[in-house]
Amino acid sequence: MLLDTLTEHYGFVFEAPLLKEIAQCGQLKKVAAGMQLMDIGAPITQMPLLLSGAIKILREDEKGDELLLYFIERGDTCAMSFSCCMGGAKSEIRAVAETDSEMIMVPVSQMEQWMFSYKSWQQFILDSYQARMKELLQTVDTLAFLRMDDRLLKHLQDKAKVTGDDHIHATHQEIAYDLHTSRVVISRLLKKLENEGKISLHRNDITVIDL
Amino acid sequence: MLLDTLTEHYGFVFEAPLLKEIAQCGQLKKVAAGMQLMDIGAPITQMPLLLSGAIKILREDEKGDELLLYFIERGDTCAMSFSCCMGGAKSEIRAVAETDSEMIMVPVSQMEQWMFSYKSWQQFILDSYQARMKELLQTVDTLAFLRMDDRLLKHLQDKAKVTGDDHIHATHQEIAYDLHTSRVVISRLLKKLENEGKISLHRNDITVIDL
DNA sequence: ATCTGTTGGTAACTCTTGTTACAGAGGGAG
DNA sequence: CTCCCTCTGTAACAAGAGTTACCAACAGAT
Repeated sequence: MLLDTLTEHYGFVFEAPLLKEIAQCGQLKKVAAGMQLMDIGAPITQMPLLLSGAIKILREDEKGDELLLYFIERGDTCAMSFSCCMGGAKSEIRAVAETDSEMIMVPVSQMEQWMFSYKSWQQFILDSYQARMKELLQTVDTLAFLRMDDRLLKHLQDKAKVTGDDHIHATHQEIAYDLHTSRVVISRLLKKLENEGKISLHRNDITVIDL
Repeated sequence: MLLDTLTEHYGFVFEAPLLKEIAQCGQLKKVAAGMQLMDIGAPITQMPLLLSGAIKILREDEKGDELLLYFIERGDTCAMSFSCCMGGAKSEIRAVAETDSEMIMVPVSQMEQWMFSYKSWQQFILDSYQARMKELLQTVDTLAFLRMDDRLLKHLQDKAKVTGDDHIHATHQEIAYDLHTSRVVISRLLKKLENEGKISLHRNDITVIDL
Protein backbone atom coordinates (compact mmCIF):
# COMPACT_ATOMS: atom_id res chain seq x y z
CA MET A 1 0.00 0.00 0.00
CA LEU A 2 3.05 2.22 0.12
CA LEU A 3 3.07 1.79 -3.63
CA ASP A 4 -0.55 2.95 -3.78
CA THR A 5 0.15 6.07 -1.75
CA LEU A 6 3.20 6.75 -3.83
CA THR A 7 1.30 6.32 -7.09
CA GLU A 8 -1.41 8.61 -5.85
CA HIS A 9 1.04 11.45 -5.18
CA TYR A 10 3.86 10.83 -7.62
CA GLY A 11 2.21 8.70 -10.32
CA PHE A 12 2.32 11.52 -12.81
CA VAL A 13 5.98 12.26 -12.08
CA PHE A 14 7.68 8.85 -12.07
CA GLU A 15 7.23 5.86 -14.36
CA ALA A 16 5.85 2.61 -12.92
CA PRO A 17 9.15 0.71 -12.49
CA LEU A 18 10.65 3.60 -10.58
CA LEU A 19 7.59 3.92 -8.36
CA LYS A 20 8.03 0.24 -7.56
CA GLU A 21 11.69 0.71 -6.71
CA ILE A 22 10.91 3.64 -4.48
CA ALA A 23 8.17 1.70 -2.74
CA GLN A 24 10.64 -1.13 -2.11
CA CYS A 25 13.35 0.86 -0.40
CA GLY A 26 11.31 3.83 0.82
CA GLN A 27 9.70 4.10 4.19
CA LEU A 28 6.61 6.04 5.21
CA LYS A 29 7.21 8.63 7.93
CA LYS A 30 4.62 10.69 9.78
CA VAL A 31 5.71 13.64 11.85
CA ALA A 32 3.79 16.01 14.08
CA ALA A 33 3.92 19.78 13.67
CA GLY A 34 6.97 21.25 15.36
CA MET A 35 9.16 18.17 15.04
CA GLN A 36 12.67 18.71 13.77
CA LEU A 37 13.55 16.60 10.75
CA MET A 38 17.07 17.68 10.08
CA ASP A 39 19.69 19.90 11.67
CA ILE A 40 22.57 21.99 10.42
CA GLY A 41 25.76 19.98 10.29
CA ALA A 42 23.97 16.63 10.47
CA PRO A 43 24.94 14.01 7.89
CA ILE A 44 22.20 13.15 5.42
CA THR A 45 21.36 9.56 4.68
CA GLN A 46 17.79 9.85 3.48
CA MET A 47 15.81 12.15 1.30
CA PRO A 48 12.15 12.98 1.85
CA LEU A 49 9.40 12.90 -0.76
CA LEU A 50 6.65 14.96 0.82
CA LEU A 51 3.13 13.53 0.61
CA SER A 52 1.17 15.95 2.77
CA GLY A 53 1.77 18.83 5.14
CA ALA A 54 4.52 21.41 5.00
CA ILE A 55 8.13 21.68 6.15
CA LYS A 56 9.87 24.89 7.00
CA ILE A 57 13.52 25.30 6.11
CA LEU A 58 15.68 27.42 8.41
CA ARG A 59 19.15 28.86 8.34
CA GLU A 60 21.18 29.68 11.44
CA ASP A 61 24.26 31.81 12.08
CA GLU A 62 27.11 31.23 14.55
CA LYS A 63 25.28 33.04 17.33
CA GLY A 64 22.32 30.71 16.98
CA ASP A 65 20.06 33.30 15.37
CA GLU A 66 17.54 31.75 13.00
CA LEU A 67 15.97 32.79 9.73
CA LEU A 68 13.15 31.13 7.82
CA LEU A 69 14.21 30.44 4.23
CA TYR A 70 11.07 28.93 2.70
CA PHE A 71 8.44 26.23 2.99
CA ILE A 72 8.38 22.87 1.24
CA GLU A 73 4.97 21.54 0.27
CA ARG A 74 3.57 18.26 -0.99
CA GLY A 75 5.12 16.99 -4.19
CA ASP A 76 8.33 18.75 -3.27
CA THR A 77 11.53 17.39 -1.97
CA CYS A 78 14.53 18.91 -0.31
CA ALA A 79 16.95 19.28 -3.18
CA MET A 80 19.60 20.40 -0.78
CA SER A 81 19.59 17.02 0.93
CA PHE A 82 20.16 15.42 -2.44
CA SER A 83 23.21 17.39 -3.35
CA CYS A 84 24.54 17.05 0.16
CA CYS A 85 24.38 13.30 0.29
CA MET A 86 25.81 12.98 -3.22
CA GLY A 87 28.92 14.64 -1.94
CA GLY A 88 28.61 12.98 1.45
CA ALA A 89 28.34 16.47 2.86
CA LYS A 90 26.57 17.81 5.93
CA SER A 91 23.28 19.63 5.89
CA GLU A 92 23.43 23.39 5.42
CA ILE A 93 19.94 23.90 6.78
CA ARG A 94 17.51 22.92 9.50
CA ALA A 95 14.12 21.41 8.64
CA VAL A 96 11.12 21.56 10.98
CA ALA A 97 7.58 20.31 10.33
CA GLU A 98 5.31 23.33 10.01
CA THR A 99 2.18 21.18 10.10
CA ASP A 100 1.56 17.48 10.69
CA SER A 101 3.19 15.91 7.66
CA GLU A 102 3.64 12.63 5.83
CA MET A 103 6.57 11.73 3.65
CA ILE A 104 8.43 8.84 2.13
CA MET A 105 12.05 8.61 3.15
CA VAL A 106 14.35 7.27 0.45
CA PRO A 107 17.89 6.11 1.31
CA VAL A 108 20.54 7.90 -0.70
CA SER A 109 22.27 4.74 -1.88
CA GLN A 110 19.77 4.09 -4.66
CA MET A 111 19.37 7.64 -5.83
CA GLU A 112 22.68 8.00 -7.61
CA GLN A 113 21.82 5.05 -9.79
CA TRP A 114 18.35 6.36 -10.55
CA MET A 115 19.92 9.53 -11.90
CA PHE A 116 21.20 7.37 -14.76
CA SER A 117 18.53 4.74 -15.15
CA TYR A 118 15.39 6.90 -14.90
CA LYS A 119 14.96 9.99 -16.95
CA SER A 120 11.96 11.01 -14.83
CA TRP A 121 14.06 10.87 -11.67
CA GLN A 122 16.74 13.00 -13.26
CA GLN A 123 14.12 15.49 -14.34
CA PHE A 124 12.58 15.48 -10.89
CA ILE A 125 15.89 16.27 -9.24
CA LEU A 126 16.71 19.03 -11.69
CA ASP A 127 13.24 20.55 -11.37
CA SER A 128 13.58 20.36 -7.65
CA TYR A 129 16.90 22.21 -7.72
CA GLN A 130 15.40 24.79 -10.00
CA ALA A 131 12.40 25.31 -7.73
CA ARG A 132 14.53 25.63 -4.62
CA MET A 133 16.85 28.05 -6.36
CA LYS A 134 13.86 30.19 -7.25
CA GLU A 135 12.61 30.13 -3.67
CA LEU A 136 16.03 31.16 -2.42
CA LEU A 137 16.07 34.06 -4.86
CA GLN A 138 12.68 35.06 -3.54
CA THR A 139 14.10 34.98 -0.04
CA VAL A 140 17.01 37.17 -1.10
CA ASP A 141 14.62 39.63 -2.74
CA THR A 142 12.57 39.80 0.41
CA LEU A 143 15.60 40.44 2.58
CA ALA A 144 17.21 42.94 0.28
CA PHE A 145 14.27 44.92 -1.03
CA LEU A 146 11.47 44.82 1.54
CA ARG A 147 11.05 46.53 4.87
CA MET A 148 10.04 44.61 7.93
CA ASP A 149 6.31 45.42 7.68
CA ASP A 150 6.09 43.98 4.17
CA ARG A 151 8.23 41.03 5.11
CA LEU A 152 5.87 40.35 7.99
CA LEU A 153 2.74 40.53 5.86
CA LYS A 154 4.33 38.30 3.24
CA HIS A 155 5.29 35.82 5.94
CA LEU A 156 1.73 35.68 7.23
CA GLN A 157 0.37 35.21 3.73
CA ASP A 158 2.87 32.44 2.99
CA LYS A 159 2.06 30.76 6.25
CA ALA A 160 -1.67 30.95 5.57
CA LYS A 161 -1.03 29.44 2.15
CA VAL A 162 0.98 26.40 3.25
CA THR A 163 -1.35 25.58 6.13
CA GLY A 164 -4.43 26.26 4.03
CA ASP A 165 -5.86 28.30 6.90
CA ASP A 166 -6.14 32.06 7.15
CA HIS A 167 -6.02 31.73 10.94
CA ILE A 168 -2.43 31.61 12.04
CA HIS A 169 -1.73 30.04 15.38
CA ALA A 170 1.56 31.48 16.47
CA THR A 171 2.86 33.78 19.15
CA HIS A 172 4.54 37.04 18.22
CA GLN A 173 7.76 35.59 19.56
CA GLU A 174 7.66 32.64 17.17
CA ILE A 175 7.13 34.94 14.21
CA ALA A 176 9.99 37.11 15.41
CA TYR A 177 12.31 34.09 15.35
CA ASP A 178 11.32 33.22 11.77
CA LEU A 179 11.99 36.76 10.56
CA HIS A 180 15.07 37.22 12.72
CA THR A 181 13.88 40.22 14.65
CA SER A 182 12.52 40.92 18.11
CA ARG A 183 9.07 40.28 19.58
CA VAL A 184 8.47 43.96 20.25
CA VAL A 185 9.03 44.85 16.62
CA ILE A 186 6.59 42.17 15.50
CA SER A 187 3.91 43.29 17.98
CA ARG A 188 4.33 46.88 16.81
CA LEU A 189 4.05 46.02 13.14
CA LEU A 190 1.18 43.56 13.64
CA LYS A 191 -0.73 46.35 15.30
CA LYS A 192 0.03 48.58 12.36
CA LEU A 193 -1.18 45.92 9.91
CA GLU A 194 -4.35 45.53 11.95
CA ASN A 195 -4.99 49.28 11.81
CA GLU A 196 -4.53 49.10 8.06
CA GLY A 197 -7.21 46.41 7.95
CA LYS A 198 -4.92 43.71 6.53
CA ILE A 199 -5.15 41.35 9.51
CA SER A 200 -7.06 40.97 12.74
CA LEU A 201 -5.41 40.08 16.02
CA HIS A 202 -6.49 37.74 18.78
CA ARG A 203 -4.57 35.86 21.39
CA ASN A 204 -2.52 33.12 19.70
CA ASP A 205 -4.38 33.73 16.49
CA ILE A 206 -3.78 36.11 13.63
CA THR A 207 -6.39 36.21 10.88
CA VAL A 208 -5.05 37.22 7.51
CA ILE A 209 -7.63 39.31 5.67
CA ASP A 210 -5.46 40.58 2.82
CA LEU A 211 -4.54 37.23 1.21
CA MET B 1 42.96 24.55 -30.42
CA LEU B 2 39.64 25.08 -28.72
CA LEU B 3 40.05 21.46 -27.61
CA ASP B 4 43.46 22.27 -26.16
CA THR B 5 42.15 25.22 -24.19
CA LEU B 6 39.24 23.14 -23.03
CA THR B 7 41.47 20.26 -21.97
CA GLU B 8 43.72 22.63 -20.10
CA HIS B 9 40.84 23.99 -17.99
CA TYR B 10 38.38 21.12 -17.87
CA GLY B 11 40.55 18.08 -18.61
CA PHE B 12 40.28 16.84 -15.06
CA VAL B 13 36.49 17.28 -15.01
CA PHE B 14 35.29 15.77 -18.27
CA GLU B 15 36.40 12.60 -20.09
CA ALA B 16 38.05 12.90 -23.50
CA PRO B 17 35.01 12.11 -25.71
CA LEU B 18 32.94 14.75 -23.94
CA LEU B 19 35.72 17.31 -24.25
CA LYS B 20 35.72 16.61 -27.96
CA GLU B 21 31.97 17.04 -28.21
CA ILE B 22 32.12 20.31 -26.33
CA ALA B 23 34.92 21.55 -28.56
CA GLN B 24 32.82 20.70 -31.59
CA CYS B 25 29.70 22.65 -30.69
CA GLY B 26 31.20 25.16 -28.28
CA GLN B 27 32.42 28.60 -29.18
CA LEU B 28 35.11 30.69 -27.53
CA LYS B 29 33.92 34.06 -26.27
CA LYS B 30 36.00 36.90 -24.86
CA VAL B 31 34.34 39.77 -23.07
CA ALA B 32 35.71 42.97 -21.59
CA ALA B 33 35.10 44.00 -17.99
CA GLY B 34 31.74 45.66 -17.59
CA MET B 35 30.02 43.91 -20.46
CA GLN B 36 26.61 42.47 -19.79
CA LEU B 37 26.31 38.79 -20.64
CA MET B 38 22.74 38.10 -19.70
CA ASP B 39 19.72 40.03 -18.53
CA ILE B 40 16.71 39.27 -16.38
CA GLY B 41 13.85 37.95 -18.47
CA ALA B 42 16.05 37.09 -21.43
CA PRO B 43 15.70 33.60 -22.91
CA ILE B 44 18.75 31.39 -22.50
CA THR B 45 20.15 29.47 -25.43
CA GLN B 46 23.74 28.97 -24.38
CA MET B 47 25.57 28.11 -21.26
CA PRO B 48 29.02 29.46 -20.37
CA LEU B 49 31.99 27.41 -19.16
CA LEU B 50 34.27 30.01 -17.64
CA LEU B 51 37.95 29.78 -18.56
CA SER B 52 39.34 32.94 -17.00
CA GLY B 53 38.14 36.11 -15.36
CA ALA B 54 35.09 36.57 -13.18
CA ILE B 55 31.40 37.22 -13.71
CA LYS B 56 29.15 38.98 -11.24
CA ILE B 57 25.59 37.79 -10.86
CA LEU B 58 22.96 40.41 -9.99
CA ARG B 59 19.35 40.42 -8.95
CA GLU B 60 16.95 43.29 -9.57
CA ASP B 61 13.55 44.24 -8.16
CA GLU B 62 10.60 45.90 -9.91
CA LYS B 63 11.90 49.39 -9.15
CA GLY B 64 15.17 48.59 -10.89
CA ASP B 65 17.19 48.40 -7.68
CA GLU B 66 20.09 45.99 -7.95
CA LEU B 67 21.81 43.59 -5.60
CA LEU B 68 24.99 41.62 -6.13
CA LEU B 69 24.38 37.92 -5.48
CA TYR B 70 27.81 36.38 -5.99
CA PHE B 71 30.75 35.99 -8.33
CA ILE B 72 31.42 33.14 -10.72
CA GLU B 73 35.06 32.23 -11.25
CA ARG B 74 37.00 30.03 -13.64
CA GLY B 75 35.95 26.41 -13.71
CA ASP B 76 32.47 27.46 -12.72
CA THR B 77 29.37 27.70 -14.76
CA CYS B 78 26.05 29.39 -14.28
CA ALA B 79 23.86 26.55 -13.04
CA MET B 80 20.88 28.81 -13.21
CA SER B 81 21.21 29.10 -16.97
CA PHE B 82 21.19 25.35 -17.18
CA SER B 83 17.97 24.84 -15.30
CA CYS B 84 16.40 27.72 -17.12
CA CYS B 85 17.07 26.44 -20.60
CA MET B 86 16.03 22.91 -19.66
CA GLY B 87 12.63 24.29 -18.89
CA GLY B 88 12.86 26.80 -21.71
CA ALA B 89 12.50 29.45 -19.04
CA LYS B 90 13.76 33.01 -18.83
CA SER B 91 16.77 34.12 -16.84
CA GLU B 92 16.15 35.09 -13.23
CA ILE B 93 19.39 37.02 -12.99
CA ARG B 94 21.67 39.48 -14.73
CA ALA B 95 25.28 38.59 -15.46
CA VAL B 96 28.01 41.19 -15.95
CA ALA B 97 31.72 40.62 -16.54
CA GLU B 98 33.58 41.77 -13.44
CA THR B 99 36.95 41.48 -15.15
CA ASP B 100 38.01 40.70 -18.72
CA SER B 101 36.91 37.11 -19.13
CA GLU B 102 37.08 34.15 -21.47
CA MET B 103 34.51 31.41 -21.69
CA ILE B 104 33.22 28.67 -23.93
CA MET B 105 29.58 29.01 -24.85
CA VAL B 106 27.77 25.71 -25.25
CA PRO B 107 24.37 25.59 -26.96
CA VAL B 108 21.70 24.04 -24.78
CA SER B 109 20.52 21.54 -27.38
CA GLN B 110 23.33 19.08 -26.64
CA MET B 111 23.34 19.39 -22.91
CA GLU B 112 20.20 17.45 -22.20
CA GLN B 113 21.65 14.45 -23.95
CA TRP B 114 24.98 14.74 -22.15
CA MET B 115 23.11 14.47 -18.87
CA PHE B 116 22.43 10.87 -19.82
CA SER B 117 25.46 9.90 -21.83
CA TYR B 118 28.23 11.39 -19.68
CA LYS B 119 28.44 10.72 -16.00
CA SER B 120 31.04 13.47 -15.65
CA TRP B 121 28.68 16.02 -17.19
CA GLN B 122 25.91 14.98 -14.85
CA GLN B 123 28.25 15.30 -11.91
CA PHE B 124 29.46 18.68 -13.13
CA ILE B 125 25.91 20.02 -13.36
CA LEU B 126 24.97 18.69 -9.93
CA ASP B 127 28.14 20.03 -8.36
CA SER B 128 27.48 23.33 -10.01
CA TYR B 129 23.97 23.50 -8.60
CA GLN B 130 25.30 22.58 -5.21
CA ALA B 131 27.98 25.28 -5.34
CA ARG B 132 25.55 27.97 -6.48
CA MET B 133 23.09 26.95 -3.79
CA LYS B 134 25.82 27.35 -1.21
CA GLU B 135 26.72 30.78 -2.53
CA LEU B 136 23.09 31.84 -2.40
CA LEU B 137 22.89 30.67 1.21
CA GLN B 138 25.97 32.74 1.94
CA THR B 139 24.26 35.72 0.37
CA VAL B 140 21.19 35.17 2.53
CA ASP B 141 23.36 34.91 5.64
CA THR B 142 25.08 38.14 4.76
CA LEU B 143 21.80 39.97 4.23
CA ALA B 144 20.08 38.58 7.28
CA PHE B 145 22.82 38.51 9.86
CA LEU B 146 25.37 41.21 9.04
CA ARG B 147 25.25 44.96 9.36
CA MET B 148 26.26 47.17 6.48
CA ASP B 149 29.83 47.76 7.67
CA ASP B 150 30.56 44.03 7.73
CA ARG B 151 28.75 43.50 4.44
CA LEU B 152 30.92 46.20 2.92
CA LEU B 153 34.18 44.76 4.19
CA LYS B 154 33.16 41.30 3.01
CA HIS B 155 32.29 42.70 -0.39
CA LEU B 156 35.69 44.34 -0.71
CA GLN B 157 37.43 41.15 0.36
CA ASP B 158 35.40 39.09 -2.13
CA LYS B 159 36.13 41.55 -4.87
CA ALA B 160 39.84 41.51 -4.11
CA LYS B 161 39.74 37.74 -4.23
CA VAL B 162 38.06 37.32 -7.61
CA THR B 163 40.21 39.97 -9.27
CA GLY B 164 43.35 38.73 -7.57
CA ASP B 165 44.22 42.31 -6.69
CA ASP B 166 43.97 44.01 -3.31
CA HIS B 167 43.55 47.33 -5.10
CA ILE B 168 39.90 47.82 -5.94
CA HIS B 169 39.11 50.20 -8.75
CA ALA B 170 35.57 51.27 -8.13
CA THR B 171 33.70 54.39 -7.15
CA HIS B 172 31.69 54.54 -3.96
CA GLN B 173 28.57 54.77 -6.10
CA GLU B 174 29.31 51.49 -7.86
CA ILE B 175 29.82 49.73 -4.56
CA ALA B 176 26.58 51.23 -3.29
CA TYR B 177 24.70 49.72 -6.24
CA ASP B 178 26.14 46.26 -5.56
CA LEU B 179 25.12 46.37 -1.91
CA HIS B 180 21.83 48.10 -2.60
CA THR B 181 22.40 51.15 -0.45
CA SER B 182 23.33 54.79 -1.02
CA ARG B 183 26.64 56.36 -1.91
CA VAL B 184 26.71 58.45 1.26
CA VAL B 185 26.37 55.37 3.43
CA ILE B 186 29.26 53.67 1.63
CA SER B 187 31.51 56.74 1.92
CA ARG B 188 30.73 56.95 5.62
CA LEU B 189 31.47 53.29 6.30
CA LEU B 190 34.57 53.23 4.11
CA LYS B 191 35.94 56.08 6.20
CA LYS B 192 35.18 54.09 9.31
CA LEU B 193 36.94 51.01 7.92
CA GLU B 194 39.95 53.18 7.04
CA ASN B 195 40.06 54.54 10.59
CA GLU B 196 39.99 50.97 11.85
CA GLY B 197 43.01 50.24 9.65
CA LYS B 198 41.26 47.62 7.53
CA ILE B 199 41.51 49.49 4.23
CA SER B 200 43.14 52.58 2.79
CA LEU B 201 41.34 55.04 0.56
CA HIS B 202 42.42 56.85 -2.56
CA ARG B 203 40.53 58.28 -5.48
CA ASN B 204 39.06 55.42 -7.51
CA ASP B 205 41.13 52.95 -5.54
CA ILE B 206 40.48 51.15 -2.30
CA THR B 207 43.28 49.00 -0.92
CA VAL B 208 42.16 46.11 1.20
CA ILE B 209 44.58 45.56 4.05
CA ASP B 210 42.56 43.12 6.14
CA LEU B 211 42.24 40.27 3.60
C1' DA C 1 -11.17 32.80 43.65
C1' DT C 2 -6.35 33.29 43.66
C1' DC C 3 -1.89 32.47 41.95
C1' DT C 4 1.26 32.00 38.20
C1' DG C 5 3.36 31.79 33.79
C1' DT C 6 2.61 33.18 29.11
C1' DT C 7 1.32 36.41 25.77
C1' DG C 8 0.55 40.97 23.98
C1' DG C 9 0.62 46.31 24.15
C1' DT C 10 3.13 50.40 24.67
C1' DA C 11 6.50 53.99 25.90
C1' DA C 12 11.08 55.78 25.75
C1' DC C 13 15.38 55.54 24.15
C1' DT C 14 19.45 54.11 21.12
C1' DC C 15 21.60 52.66 17.02
C1' DT C 16 21.85 51.90 12.22
C1' DT C 17 20.68 53.21 7.89
C1' DG C 18 18.73 56.36 4.43
C1' DT C 19 18.21 61.24 2.68
C1' DT C 20 19.27 65.89 1.46
C1' DA C 21 22.36 69.32 0.88
C1' DC C 22 26.62 71.33 0.08
C1' DA C 23 31.59 71.98 -0.40
C1' DG C 24 36.10 70.70 -1.74
C1' DA C 25 39.47 67.80 -4.36
C1' DG C 26 41.09 65.80 -8.53
C1' DG C 27 41.55 65.31 -13.45
C1' DG C 28 40.86 66.12 -18.17
C1' DA C 29 39.57 69.32 -22.17
C1' DG C 30 39.95 73.51 -24.28
C1' DC D 1 45.18 78.34 -16.46
C1' DT D 2 40.26 77.99 -16.41
C1' DC D 3 36.09 75.51 -16.89
C1' DC D 4 33.57 71.59 -15.98
C1' DC D 5 32.46 67.20 -14.47
C1' DT D 6 33.12 63.37 -11.43
C1' DC D 7 34.23 61.70 -7.10
C1' DT D 8 34.60 62.10 -2.15
C1' DG D 9 33.79 63.95 2.63
C1' DT D 10 30.75 65.64 5.96
C1' DA D 11 26.90 67.67 8.45
C1' DA D 12 22.20 67.53 9.82
C1' DC D 13 18.17 65.41 9.91
C1' DA D 14 14.53 61.57 9.24
C1' DA D 15 13.02 56.98 9.42
C1' DG D 16 13.29 52.21 10.51
C1' DA D 17 14.52 48.76 13.56
C1' DG D 18 16.44 46.96 17.95
C1' DT D 19 16.39 47.26 23.19
C1' DT D 20 14.74 47.74 27.82
C1' DA D 21 11.29 48.11 30.86
C1' DC D 22 6.84 47.67 32.60
C1' DC D 23 1.99 46.54 32.79
C1' DA D 24 -2.29 44.36 31.50
C1' DA D 25 -4.89 40.56 29.76
C1' DC D 26 -5.58 35.84 29.55
C1' DA D 27 -5.51 30.80 30.59
C1' DG D 28 -4.59 27.06 33.28
C1' DA D 29 -3.54 25.07 37.86
C1' DT D 30 -4.38 24.74 42.78
